[in-house]
Amino acid sequence: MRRKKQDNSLLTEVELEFMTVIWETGGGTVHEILAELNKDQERAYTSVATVLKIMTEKGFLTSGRKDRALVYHPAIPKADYQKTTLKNLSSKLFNDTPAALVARLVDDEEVTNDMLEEMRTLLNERLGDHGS
Amino acid sequence: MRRKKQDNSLLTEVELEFMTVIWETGGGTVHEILAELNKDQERAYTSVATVLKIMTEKGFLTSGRKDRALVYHPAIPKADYQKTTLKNLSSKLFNDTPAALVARLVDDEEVTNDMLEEMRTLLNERLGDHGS
DNA sequence: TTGCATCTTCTAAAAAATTAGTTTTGGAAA
DNA sequence: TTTCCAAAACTAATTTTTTAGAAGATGCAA
Repeated sequence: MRRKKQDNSLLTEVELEFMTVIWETGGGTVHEILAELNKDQERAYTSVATVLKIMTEKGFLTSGRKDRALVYHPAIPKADYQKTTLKNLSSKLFNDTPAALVARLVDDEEVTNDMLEEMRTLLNERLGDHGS
Repeated sequence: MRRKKQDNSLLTEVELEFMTVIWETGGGTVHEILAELNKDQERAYTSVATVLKIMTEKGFLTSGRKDRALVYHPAIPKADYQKTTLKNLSSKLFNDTPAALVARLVDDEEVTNDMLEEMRTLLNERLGDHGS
């Protein structure tokens, strides 16, 4: 039987939550990560340990030892993963046209003019400041 | 025991695939949608019917009848869902700052200057064309 | 050297998502 | 009518994700 290949280039919901604190803190032992995570939601030690191991197998984390304890660190920078995610979203929901994605931000009332100005500045920096 | 509330404001992987063809085609009967979907991947009639029913319960589709057959149509425009998704992504991975998301597009080598120009044009249209 | 504390590894249950078989229903054909 | 067919509704199996207990390992203190 043909096993449905799973993706593994993207994090699951829970994995993303883990990864977020690991990017923020730079990582640490299972206990340290657990402590950080449990500010949001109670979880058992072993649950955290299991997910961390899986994430390592998937290539999102590296692991070493500090005394007897495992220490985990991000294997990829957050920016890289942001890029991967945007590429995925772009292809799945925006017809592979990233501009369409910006279009949606532009007509979202909740996005302020200040934010939009900021975006324009970013584009100007990369493109050069001359008008269209 | 406390049941882990599931989201329901976001589509699952498979649901998104369904929704994409329904947005494209405007919808139709189970058979019509099945035919369209199976261009990509073989699926049983009942599988498709089940997912469509679930999506209706979640509020993504409306359903009516054509003769005995159920006819499904999008309950929300694609643009709305794009917006929801971006808001979600922004909060989960970009610290609630949509500009950070654009920053990531800007420094992606695969995104061409033409695309970036297009984005800038969109921003200019909304903001007015004066410099920073 | 033994018993305890601590941490990992093994294992699997529980929940969510995906897929599809079986039964029921309602209308049309014979 | 009765039979037959197509489609929905019901039900359930399978897979993936999430959670966590139990068992095993390792070092340290008495």
